[in-house]
Amino acid sequence: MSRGLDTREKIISKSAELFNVHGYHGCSLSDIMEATNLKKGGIYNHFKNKDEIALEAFDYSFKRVLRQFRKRLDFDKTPTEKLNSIIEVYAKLASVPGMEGGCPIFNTAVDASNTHQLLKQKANEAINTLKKYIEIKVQEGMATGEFREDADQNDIATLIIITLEGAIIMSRVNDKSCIDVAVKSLKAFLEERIYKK
Amino acid sequence: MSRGLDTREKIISKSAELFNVHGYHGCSLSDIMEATNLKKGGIYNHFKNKDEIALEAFDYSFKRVLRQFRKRLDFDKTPTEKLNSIIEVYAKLASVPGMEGGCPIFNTAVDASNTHQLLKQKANEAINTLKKYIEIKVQEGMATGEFREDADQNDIATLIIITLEGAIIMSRVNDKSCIDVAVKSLKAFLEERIYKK
DNA sequence: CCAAAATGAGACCGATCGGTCTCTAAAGCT
DNA sequence: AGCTTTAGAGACCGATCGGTCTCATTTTGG
Repeated sequence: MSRGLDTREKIISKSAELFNVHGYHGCSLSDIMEATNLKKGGIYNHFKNKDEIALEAFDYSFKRVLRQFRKRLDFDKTPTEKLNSIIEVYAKLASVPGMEGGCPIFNTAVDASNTHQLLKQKANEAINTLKKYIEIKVQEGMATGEFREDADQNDIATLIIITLEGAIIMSRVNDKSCIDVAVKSLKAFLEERIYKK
Repeated sequence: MSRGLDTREKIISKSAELFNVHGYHGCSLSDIMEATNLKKGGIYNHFKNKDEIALEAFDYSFKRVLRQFRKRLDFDKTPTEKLNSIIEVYAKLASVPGMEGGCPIFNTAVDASNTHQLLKQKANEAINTLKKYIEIKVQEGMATGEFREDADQNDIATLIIITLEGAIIMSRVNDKSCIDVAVKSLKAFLEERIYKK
């Protein structure tokens, strides 16, 4: 039993990495076979097809993203600290081992939005979950009185996501410093418009 | 001669559209054949391989993007108007006919950054060109005295690009309103930090 | 008007795709 | 120990991939 579980997890984690770098269509079963040191039989013993691997690989990747945030935010006490941590974790996402391809959510959004309905749906749900996660931190900040009363949760969460995701993607082909621009800009935005002086 | 040119252009424009929606690996020669109503012979008479089509399709797409900006900015007189137009054209990019897949530059950055070296390079150059284009508008604004002396061209151009590109990608799978959030935020940013009061 | 060149159809190619199946070997259970 | 179940190897499959080639047709330049 234990060997089987290990194998299954290895297939998922290695595939997640491959899909995040090369995309669904850019990664073949032979690639997965090579990365896992398995043959067809070893893989199809655990999954019924490539789709199923991709779907589970996405779930795995998304959980890893969330874990990055939770891990860091555990040490924060105030909503102000938490929002700052969210920005900093986000900025370092692409240097987390196995996530070199960038953020799996947006990569999947680009990769699958017109070819793979289920993956598109999962990407959408992931964005909503992440957005909600950030919105709650904003709510907490308003509840404690740290944030302005006119702070818009939706706008703030959306802005953090799109700015950093845009920067992460740009950094895949261009200068990495665009991530610093994103961080600097978001911090200034929070400082001037959200936090009470 | 004219028939050949027409055919060649048709192949490029249809392929550009397909690549922008499905990505390089997600779009096969059969797809291109179907979209152009041509058979293999008709296509390979003009291009030596799929790569060459993808490369030219990217150039075509990028030129279209630039044209969208130039077309609109021709009517603007002041740098302030021009920066606002850049944001508005950007926000509507994905509703330009044939660009429904989003911005071809960032789509290519995600799609090709680890599989197709030449495309990655082209995407990088395109980003630099676009960035330069925006930076020059900022310079002009500083020259006319409309913009603050401490405005940072690089930061402004980068921020406009990453914010709107992030929003365009998010809108592929999520609510379209994130583009409005991007526009609102960027305009507020320019208003408060770049334009002189 | 005719020869030459350009164009495109479509048969054909080997490689690779995702997926199935059989069979061996290992692990687990009693 | 012996039987059953599970894991995994790897041959095999049809479909499709990108790419080549031949040949008929059309266009064009002299």
